[in-house]
Amino acid sequence: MSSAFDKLARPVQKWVRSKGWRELRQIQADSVHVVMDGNADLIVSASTAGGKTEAAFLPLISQVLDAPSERDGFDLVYIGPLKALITDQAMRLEDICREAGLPVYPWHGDVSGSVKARALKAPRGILLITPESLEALFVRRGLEIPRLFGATRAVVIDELHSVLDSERGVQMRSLLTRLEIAVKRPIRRVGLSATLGDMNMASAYLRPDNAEAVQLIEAKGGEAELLLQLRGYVSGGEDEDAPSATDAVSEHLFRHLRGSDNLVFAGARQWVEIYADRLRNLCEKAHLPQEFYPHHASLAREHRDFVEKRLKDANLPTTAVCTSTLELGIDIGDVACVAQVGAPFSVAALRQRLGRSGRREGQPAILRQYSVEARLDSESSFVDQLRLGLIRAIAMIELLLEGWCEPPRPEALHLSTLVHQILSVIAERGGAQANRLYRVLCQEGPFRRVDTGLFLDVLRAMGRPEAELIEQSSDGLLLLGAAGERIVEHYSFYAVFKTPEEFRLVADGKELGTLPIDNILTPGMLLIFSGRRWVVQEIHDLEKVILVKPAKAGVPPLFGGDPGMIHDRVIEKMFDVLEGEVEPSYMDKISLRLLSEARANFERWRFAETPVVEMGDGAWILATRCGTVKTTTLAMALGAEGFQITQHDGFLLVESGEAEQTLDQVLSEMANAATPDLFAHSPNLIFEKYHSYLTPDLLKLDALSARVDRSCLQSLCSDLRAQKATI
DNA sequence: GACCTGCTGCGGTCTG
Repeated sequence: MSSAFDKLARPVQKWVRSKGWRELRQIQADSVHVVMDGNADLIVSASTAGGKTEAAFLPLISQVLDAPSERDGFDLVYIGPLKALITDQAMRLEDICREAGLPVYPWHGDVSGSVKARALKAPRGILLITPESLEALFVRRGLEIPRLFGATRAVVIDELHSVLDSERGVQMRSLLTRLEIAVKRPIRRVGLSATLGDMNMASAYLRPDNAEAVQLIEAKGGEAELLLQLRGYVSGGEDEDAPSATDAVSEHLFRHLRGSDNLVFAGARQWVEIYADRLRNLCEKAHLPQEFYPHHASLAREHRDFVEKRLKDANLPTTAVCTSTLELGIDIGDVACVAQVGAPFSVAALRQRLGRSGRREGQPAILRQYSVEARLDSESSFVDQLRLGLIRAIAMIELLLEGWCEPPRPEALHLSTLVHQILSVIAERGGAQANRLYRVLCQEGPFRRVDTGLFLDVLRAMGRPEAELIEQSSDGLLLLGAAGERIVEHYSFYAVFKTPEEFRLVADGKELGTLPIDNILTPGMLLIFSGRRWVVQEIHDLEKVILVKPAKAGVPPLFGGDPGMIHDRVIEKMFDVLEGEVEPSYMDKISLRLLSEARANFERWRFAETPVVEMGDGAWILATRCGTVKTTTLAMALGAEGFQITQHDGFLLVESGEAEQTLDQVLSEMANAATPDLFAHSPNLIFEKYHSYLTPDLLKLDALSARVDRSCLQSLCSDLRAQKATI
């Protein structure tokens, strides 16, 4: 045992011995030294099941035992993004703390009131809580916060990578600042994370005012060997008897995954249902027991628990066909292979998914990428001709192999979450002065890109008679207005992310899951859901319940979705692939044929020489060579001039529509700095939960900070003004 | 052109 072991408190050493560990892992030993020898903030980065939880808690618990606090309050706080993760981690920590006599309190929406009451009565030990439940403590028990957290030595933030740049991440960072302000001292922050793309950026998120001092502990080496295959399929064949591409992919999955544990990421809930249905049929036809199950957020918790339990059970071979539900979270054990059907939306997600495979010593990680492309005919669009789906899949894999992944984008204003936090701070203290709010949220908290002028505009928008979120008393104190009061009092306030309205789907008294209300359903309609086929019997609009019974056939429902955001670097890599000659060794014969078709068409359209290709009939294709933000910006600018735009990965299809000028004239003007009003066609700018309380001007600013990039327009347009080609 | 995450306090009823 190293000297790290000697530094641990006796009961903790005893626990380590009882586990039969021969020695601490490197990240654990490193973490013991950093925690026990100073007060530094810390990020521990390793794969799932890499021992991160113990790395953080063995030394932190030791400190608590060696020098118990004289103050009231939880000694250590763990913030986790999932209820299931908190339940899991609470069990592990209880095991460590039993010997030490330290209480462990899980705290989230499903934890019983009696456990919470006990924790509130005598707060000590370890509190494991979601960001939303912590928010609720601030709103409901604002004045008790100093008592509850007076003794807190450290906050451990799990799955740090998953909240770096989201509204939820901003909320959590705001709560961390408010916690330190309430107890009037800094609290050590410990981030636990899967491998991060940019550790320095992560440090800045963890402790913005002293990022250089954040200690980084990364698990080194031990990367499993990667086995990789990309298979191409062609759909829409002229021979109707031939199996469809979906059937062919399903059969290949069936043959290669049966008998082991696997994850199939199908990209969208609708596709999850389709593939789960096909795979289920293949099992039935072969008279084999069922081992393929769907898993996504609209399925009943009960069904999802069942699939997760089966994955953990080493004796039952199980393949989950899933969305990103199984990308992070509780430990489901090692899987033999990860399959990805269709291109993913980010390299970060692909890397996270792959981390679920090849975790056992000597076992390779296996990635099977499936790409389905359309059969080409004279009517085929340029998107099909350039095989953009396949090309993106290749680009993602190439970037994965290079070790790159998307960094967070720190420039966003997050005004929706700012509205939320203003309401929350006012509720916490029963009222607040504007300058105090600004200091807490924008100077010390995470909304640092918001200056005083903008902050006052947000306050004014919240105080408008049509908003009534806040009002000002005669002495200048800001209080909750009538609507603000109503919103803050409802339990739906605590989460900062939006959720759509849904129907509940019920069969024979049992809940199957939920469906977005924009599905138009009538009795008699056939559905595929939860991997099985149903017929709709009754629809109860008021109760939002749909009753179904089993059927022989069905179609998957629509689940809707948001536009994806693809990084510039991914699109650049796609153009590298289109312009290159390399035939990656991981590609099969059909995918290579599709790649060479794409390259031939790219060449034939002369995209290598010119970014603007005239199609005739007042239509052009523009190769923007940029990711979603810049491409969207150009699309908005051209839309404002009357053109009709269709957007694709790194390309725009432009049609004259009602435009009064030619495309060349417009691009030329924009290249000379004549920036049009991007919002001329009043596009929808309400994306986030509290956006609807802001004025149009504030919404534009928020969009410009995250979804639109006006500064790129001029140079983008001058690049595009190269000579046009005609085919 | 997509995915995911979360929730209080109170009053009522039931069980041992």
